[in-house]
Amino acid sequence: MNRSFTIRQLTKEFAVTARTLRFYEDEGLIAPERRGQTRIYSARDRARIILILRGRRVGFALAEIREILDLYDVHDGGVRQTMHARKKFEEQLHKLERQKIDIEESLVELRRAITEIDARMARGIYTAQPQRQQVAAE
Amino acid sequence: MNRSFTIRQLTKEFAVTARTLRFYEDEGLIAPERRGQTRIYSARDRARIILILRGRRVGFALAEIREILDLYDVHDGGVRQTMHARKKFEEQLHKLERQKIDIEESLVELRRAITEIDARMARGIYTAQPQRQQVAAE
DNA sequence: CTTGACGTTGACGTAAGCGTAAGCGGATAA
DNA sequence: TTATCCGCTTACGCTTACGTCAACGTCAAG
Repeated sequence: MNRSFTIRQLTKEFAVTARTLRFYEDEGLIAPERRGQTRIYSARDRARIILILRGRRVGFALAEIREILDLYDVHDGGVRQTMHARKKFEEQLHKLERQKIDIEESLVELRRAITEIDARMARGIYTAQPQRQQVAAE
Repeated sequence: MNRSFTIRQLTKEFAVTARTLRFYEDEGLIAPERRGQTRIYSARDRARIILILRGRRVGFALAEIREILDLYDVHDGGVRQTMHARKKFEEQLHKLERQKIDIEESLVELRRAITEIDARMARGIYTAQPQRQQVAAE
């Protein structure tokens, strides 16, 4: 199939601006071909964009994302390169595992907060007694 | 017990600089008391710092973190305030759930990449045949 | 043929999150 | 007493990740 895409199509699909995609190109995260001046994005470019956006959502800096993307490419390099890639992958892995724990803890707290609010609203507490409370953990 | 802390103690405990803690104060995320000029951090301040740092790690902007922290405090306000808080909490909840999914997907890919590298290294692929490969999804 | 949609390249602007002096006060150790 | 911490404020600097013009080309539709 090997579809290709215009910048406009991708901005709509992923809800980003053209500026953003051009910026990613300037930063070396993608490298679409050109038909004249115009950028032509391949399926591979598109796949990279997906990874970039996901990386962003989980809090990685673009520089880190670029590094990872590059590693996927260097995948066929020498032993040193390959081992370096492996190391980097593991670093990302640990960072994400840490984040996952942070997120799960946050989720627990948020759910607790919401449940508490619901309980208060169910009774009529809010109408009268103002109550002090704590920020979790003491 | 109601322990209190100096800025130095907290910078060591959480591996942040004093500049950072003062900055959070400027931004209204914490409000330690003063003994003269000197900042005295309470257990509550400390708890807030924990939340701030966790928020940062999962990618929230300081402004968002401040909002959430404020919500914990407004917890005893009127119905409107309370419902607003509930809404915000749910928003954070969804954002985090989304992030959790992103992270889990990333973890799968990273593990796959590492496994693949190990497999290649186990055979001797790297010594000879350079191989092209793809960035996932096609 | 002009209008409008879509594309391009600069280039400057900005918000966030601190780093990094500079300069000063107070307490403590040598 | 002098030196050395610890702490404070003021303030300019820097990076990241784009936003926002400006100014221009191009091609199809009316």
